[in-house]
Amino acid sequence: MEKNHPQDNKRAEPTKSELEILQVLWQVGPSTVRTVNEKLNEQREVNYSSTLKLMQLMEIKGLLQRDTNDRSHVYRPADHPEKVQSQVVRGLRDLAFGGSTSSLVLRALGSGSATPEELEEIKRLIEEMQKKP
Amino acid sequence: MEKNHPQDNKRAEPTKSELEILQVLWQVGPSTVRTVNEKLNEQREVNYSSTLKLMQLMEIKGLLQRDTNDRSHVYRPADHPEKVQSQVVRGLRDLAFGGSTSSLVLRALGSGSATPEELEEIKRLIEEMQKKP
DNA sequence: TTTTTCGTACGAAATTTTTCCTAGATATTG
DNA sequence: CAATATCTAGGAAAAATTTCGTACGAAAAA
Repeated sequence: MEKNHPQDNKRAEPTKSELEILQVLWQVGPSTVRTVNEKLNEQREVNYSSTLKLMQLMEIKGLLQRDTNDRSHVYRPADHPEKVQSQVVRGLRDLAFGGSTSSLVLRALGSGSATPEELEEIKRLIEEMQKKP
Repeated sequence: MEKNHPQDNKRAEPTKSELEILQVLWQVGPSTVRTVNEKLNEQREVNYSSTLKLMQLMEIKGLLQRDTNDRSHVYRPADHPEKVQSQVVRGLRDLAFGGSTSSLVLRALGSGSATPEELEEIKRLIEEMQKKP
């Protein structure tokens, strides 16, 4: 009888709200609901209760894990940003760019305010990839 | 008394289903609901009625325009792919990459199956951007 | 100790997005 | 002409996502 709790490598992509929360946790590290909610409220008004509920659901889905030792539970992302970001970027690529990585990248660079440093960094990576394929 | 019909440069991003439809129209050009629906059904099962409704809503939102001269209306995207794609890519950048274009691009390239030709193309664009900023 | 604060749990409402059923008009086929 | 197929329109249900109210226990402050 599978309980389908943590560590379930599900296919389902995180929703927008879930990505917001993941991003906070990636940035500030493992945190309580309160901390996350405060971060979110720097951007837009969110009720504490809403954030709590969302994070609880995310834990059930396996997107987050939590430490329940203390009274206020400490949540952390179940997966590294690389993994989730790759997933969502592939999703957008297929959904809006006909599966073409390059047109996505070109659009990102064109539309985006990429700094000179960032451009250099990307160029370096490309040359890296070109060297050893 | 604003009627809020076509050509309304709305902020709202297209939903997933809406992007699916836009992509079909970008690829095959202006089409009837039937054509679009058939394309969609190559991927997954969708009822004709559902596609019709969605496209009607998109017209009202200003995402599509239509020619009602013939009995079966011919729909076309209101905006070029560049515009919409830029919009959604910015959305994802802010939502999942902390606003960083480069980390989005790095992730796309890393995770993606970019061909050598694509890599070259991207590199060329970057050098282009570096020349005249 | 009493009161107030802070936390989780749970249920459900509100909102958004997606799907589909049915009616009615018009065209197409036999 | 009669039967059948196609199309739009509209309403509404269904599903997915997001938001919030409330209960209740534990901790902290008065």
